[in-house]
Amino acid sequence: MTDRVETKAPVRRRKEARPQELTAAALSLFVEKGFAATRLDEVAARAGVSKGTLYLYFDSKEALFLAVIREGIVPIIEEGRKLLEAHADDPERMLREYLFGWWALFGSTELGGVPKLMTSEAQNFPEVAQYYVREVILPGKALMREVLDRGVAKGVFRQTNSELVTHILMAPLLHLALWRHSFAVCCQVPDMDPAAYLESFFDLVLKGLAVTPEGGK
Amino acid sequence: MTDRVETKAPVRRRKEARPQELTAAALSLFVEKGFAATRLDEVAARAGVSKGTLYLYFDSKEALFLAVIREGIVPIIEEGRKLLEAHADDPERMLREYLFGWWALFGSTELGGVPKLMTSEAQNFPEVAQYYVREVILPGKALMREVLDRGVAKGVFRQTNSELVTHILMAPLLHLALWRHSFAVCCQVPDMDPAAYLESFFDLVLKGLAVTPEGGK
DNA sequence: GATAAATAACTGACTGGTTAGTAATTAAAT
DNA sequence: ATTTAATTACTAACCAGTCAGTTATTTATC
Repeated sequence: MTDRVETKAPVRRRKEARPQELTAAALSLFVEKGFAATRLDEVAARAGVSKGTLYLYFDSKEALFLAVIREGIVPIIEEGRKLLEAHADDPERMLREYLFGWWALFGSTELGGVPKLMTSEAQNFPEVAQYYVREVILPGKALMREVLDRGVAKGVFRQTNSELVTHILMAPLLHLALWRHSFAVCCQVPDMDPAAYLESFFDLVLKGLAVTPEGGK
Repeated sequence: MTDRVETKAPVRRRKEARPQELTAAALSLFVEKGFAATRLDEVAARAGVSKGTLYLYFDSKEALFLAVIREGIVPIIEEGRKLLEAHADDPERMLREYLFGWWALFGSTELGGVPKLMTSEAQNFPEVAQYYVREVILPGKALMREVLDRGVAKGVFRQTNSELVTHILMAPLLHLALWRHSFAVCCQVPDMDPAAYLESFFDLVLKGLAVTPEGGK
């Protein structure tokens, strides 16, 4: 490096950063318009490159889809696990952290559009769907089940079919995210405050899971 | 030729039946493959006609989409309302009928794929989405709110934010339908029994909504 | 009641626009 | 000078929507 004039010229060649820039652009557009309706030209343009460049890093549109999931979501799961471990001794608190943490780390971000995306395209891209189930849905449910089981063990929650209840408890979270990325965008719906929604949900579930008062009917 | 074979010949012209046959074919395919991935040639073929015929009855692919919603779902809402009126004096029973009726009349049928469809395409077809919100989602929620309010009035359910709680209670129903039409199809997931799922959900909600025992904390 | 004319339902080849993916080419870095 | 990054121009396939023409059914005429 003899001379230093590079500050002005736009940096052109960024092999390391490109994949991340492209998956970020793809995530935005996939979430916004759906997978099928998103043109690879657009993805490239939003990342500031041409379509040809995109093909230097990803073999196909489907490969890009898979990368979006892998880069975007898989790391979040691990973060969530750590968050919960901090309250492993208090199941009620753990449940609360799950709900609000899910929203803070995932639902409220751009990633919150991924459930919509995956649900729509699962049939058309079975391999991506299987990856998503294995790496996201099952670990996420396992984490929820951990919360429930711990509550039962501590005598705070009553015994339930935890397989079914984990499914049921994930639903309002996913629904909140789906709603935001579908009808809330195009139809003027009475604005729903996520915090109030989660608070109501937490309240409902806590009472629904509470052990029946001492020997009561 | 002299011989008469007219009884054998398939009836060709069925002006009255066509739209219904076409929307039925479209529903199946839209649910199965998604709106964007469904070709109108396929829809026509499944209805036993050519693509040209489809355009005699529907102006565009979007118009067909709208017709699928209108013909398929809107009538169900009215059916649901009647079902609930039969138990207007018993809120717990009403809630139970809502959950299981929703599944029987809607979720378990082919129409159960429509929420997935609408969620995916709401952004791309705002007019269809607005119609769906107005004619399906809002009436459906109003019906649920009726159940809750009646329960509160009768002193069976505790007071809650019924706007938020209706949303929350719809979520596990929709989730069940979405699941069936996405991941359950392409990934070998441990089979989830809808009846058991609904039973668990009903149990959870009933306890979650119960008025706190006489003055208890 | 047979035949012809008119109409309604339907067909399938075609068009025009779109887009995933490729190949030829240029620019930059070492 | 060679390798790597990126662009541009291209291709091949796809599909919504059209339309000139065909077949079936109804109506009119004798």
